[in-house]
Amino acid sequence: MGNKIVLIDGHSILNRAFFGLPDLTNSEGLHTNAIYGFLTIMFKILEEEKPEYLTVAFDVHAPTFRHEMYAEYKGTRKPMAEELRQQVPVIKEVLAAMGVKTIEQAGLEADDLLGTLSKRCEEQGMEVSIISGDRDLLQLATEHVKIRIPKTKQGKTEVEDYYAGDVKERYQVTPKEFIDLKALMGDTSDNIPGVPSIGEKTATKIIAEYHSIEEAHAHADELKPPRASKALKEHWDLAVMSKELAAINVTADFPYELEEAKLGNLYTEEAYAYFQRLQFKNLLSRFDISAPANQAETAFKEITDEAEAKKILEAAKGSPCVGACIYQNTEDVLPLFADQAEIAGIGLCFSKEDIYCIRTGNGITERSLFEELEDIAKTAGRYVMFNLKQALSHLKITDSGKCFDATVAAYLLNPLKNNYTYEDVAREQLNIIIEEKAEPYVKVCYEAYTAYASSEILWEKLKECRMDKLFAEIEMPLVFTLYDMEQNGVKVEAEALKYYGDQLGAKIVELEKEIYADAGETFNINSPKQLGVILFENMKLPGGKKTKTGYSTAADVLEKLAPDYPVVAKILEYRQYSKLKSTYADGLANYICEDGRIRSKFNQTITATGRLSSTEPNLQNIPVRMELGRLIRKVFIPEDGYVFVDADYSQIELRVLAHCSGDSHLIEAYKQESDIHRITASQVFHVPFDEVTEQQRRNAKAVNFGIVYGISSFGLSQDLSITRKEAAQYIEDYFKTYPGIKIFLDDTVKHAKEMGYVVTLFGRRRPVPELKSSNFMQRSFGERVAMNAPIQGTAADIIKIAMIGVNQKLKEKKMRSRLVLQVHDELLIEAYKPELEEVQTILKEEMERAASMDVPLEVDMHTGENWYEAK
DNA sequence: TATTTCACG
DNA sequence: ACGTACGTGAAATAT
Repeated sequence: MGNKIVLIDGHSILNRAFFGLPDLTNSEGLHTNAIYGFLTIMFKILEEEKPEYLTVAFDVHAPTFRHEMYAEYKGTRKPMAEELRQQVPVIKEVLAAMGVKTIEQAGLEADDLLGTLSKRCEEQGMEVSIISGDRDLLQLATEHVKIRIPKTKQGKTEVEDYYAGDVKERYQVTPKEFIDLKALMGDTSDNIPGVPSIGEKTATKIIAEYHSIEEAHAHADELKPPRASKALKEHWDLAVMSKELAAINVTADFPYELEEAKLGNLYTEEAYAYFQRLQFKNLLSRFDISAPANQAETAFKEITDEAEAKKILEAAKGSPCVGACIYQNTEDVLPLFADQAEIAGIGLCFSKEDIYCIRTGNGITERSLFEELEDIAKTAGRYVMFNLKQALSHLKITDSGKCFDATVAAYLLNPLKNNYTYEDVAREQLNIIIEEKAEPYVKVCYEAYTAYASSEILWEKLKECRMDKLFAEIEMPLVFTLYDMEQNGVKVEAEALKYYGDQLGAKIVELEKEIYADAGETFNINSPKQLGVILFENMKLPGGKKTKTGYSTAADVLEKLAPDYPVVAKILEYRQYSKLKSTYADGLANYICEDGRIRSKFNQTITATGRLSSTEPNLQNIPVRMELGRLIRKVFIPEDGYVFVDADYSQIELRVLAHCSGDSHLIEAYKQESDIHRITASQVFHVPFDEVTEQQRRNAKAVNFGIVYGISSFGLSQDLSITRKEAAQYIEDYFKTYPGIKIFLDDTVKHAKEMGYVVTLFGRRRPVPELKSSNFMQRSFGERVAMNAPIQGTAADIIKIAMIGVNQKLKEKKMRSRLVLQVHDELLIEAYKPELEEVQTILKEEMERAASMDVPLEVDMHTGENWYEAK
């Protein structure tokens, strides 16, 4: 007696959460905002109410939704957004995992389930709380049944509570009368017609006085606005039907065992796994349980004895598959110096029973462990690690043949994720959840075990996706190439860099003064917010708002103002200097090593398309387009006795496109002429090649870029400052000239929509989940991605092949020249002067033969005493 | 931590 | 009626 039950209107709360929260997705690309919001609301309610029972009701079929936002759409029901639809089965699974009772019944709506349950429970003397976003349910309120309507406002959820008395107070009618109210006024979102010409105001007045439509009908002649009187008499049948529709069935017949709804421990191991997968990090803290122990864990052993270690390392040799990792003690080490953390041991796994963490100390030296690992890598059938490239600084392994980098494999299988840690792979491939707080040796064992146990699964999946060749012949050898390139680094003249920075600094101070004088006050020019206020409010310059936080002060906006306002021109100049100083002059200086070289990281598992990325520092975005910035390239120099050789592919992406599309017209054109933009202009605008104007060439160039980016008339019009109509005409003319391109792009998007991914010439895949989005913008983005990714990705594949080839040749011939940088379509080699000619031959050959296509690959090459000269 | 801006291909 | 070109990373400011 006096027990309490909470009943939740499942779809209604999910829907509220979905529209109330920004779009969230987990690393698998699953949308999670509705699930997250639902759980947050549920937890909040449960904490407030502390009920003994809980049940969530769902409609069986939820193909449509009646949310206010959609309902405004002429009362028609729109299909549920894909992003929400996919979350429905997941929340049911999560609730099941938490032991929460859910009900759904064919032929009954959730309303009816909730109504009937609330009545049954109340009759048993229980207190009932119904949680819903839907005001229809107010008719169910009594003295013991409370309707709770959560509102998500700016991330916080507030709940409106209604007992019977509160409904009366708020709507001037009792809950029971609420049905009659609706019968009169109707509800477009629920397809309840109501009585025409009676709205909320009139309906409320009538029901407040007569308490039911029947009573009102009996006194129809007396009704106040004559209009209502007439309407009710004329449309009495509609009113009666509406009342039937509006009334929630509270005597439905369906099985329900109250005991099944009893609340137990929500925070189960199973739920924990779901929360981890959904990446609800702050909800995970609610679990005080530890992750479930895995079978594998029973075999984990920490080895500190030298003799025992020897035996194990010996036993590992010749195993068909070995998983390994290096155990670095990162405790007490600042994150910045994480690479220098002391080596505390290794992890090793070569069967389901042989999973070890071998510690250094007690006669076990770092060196001996690494030498043993090198032997193991040589003799094993397959040698698996995560982040192999990092390990190579400790292990002298040169043959990629047997190596398997599980990080790279996981990346190929889904290049859209942010992380490819062993924890991720364990969870996704092995269904193992690794406890965050596990002891270090346990984690080390897990990493080795995951490497061991996942490699076969990853390999099978790679084969299934036809990426096995890409993995074995491009990505794995590339690991070693990138390692070499990182080790090589590039020499930078520190003093010259310092001087450059000082020069910039002087200019910045000067400009700063002038800008303050023009503005009449001092402020932070680097703050877009402050700058926006100064320019557009204080100084009242034209050119209104843009971003969500205020005025846009981006270069394209300011450039339009610069001719008329000298301050703006100065600000643009200031920006340029300030960028060069902070990011390049000062930024790069921090990365110069003792030997005068900068060793950037080349990341292999970052981009969605297959390109590399460069960090700490980024050497792939060193200025080149503007002379002022380009000068910085003069500080990048070869060592004494060496010169730079810089080689870049000419228009590789357009050539890839010509080849992939098979458009004979374009292929022929590119075979004959290497000024691609000019020949495009000539053919599209029907002008002889030699008579193409600069303007025509510029336009053709923009169209070519547009084609590679996934053309849209809007984008092109922006780029060329022309109308959309004109841009559309250009595109049409282009496609008319090269019909094969149009067919190819259309086919690519079609394939992407059917399969969910696109593929490069070498089999690399990129999933395009945006194509399934219900949002037009997202979908359009997906279409552009589908067109761009195969082109950009194929170009990335090609230069990777070239890099491997070049590096191998240089090493094979025991040359001193070395590969130092890759910038997407460009390779920089520090060539030993006596080897210069050979290097040039190798570079050109390897780059040109990296792929054989219907359009030849052309390479431009320059040498110089610094990067500025060589480019 | 998110936003804005800007450097590169 | 929507509001964008594709792919990155770093620095600075605002929150």
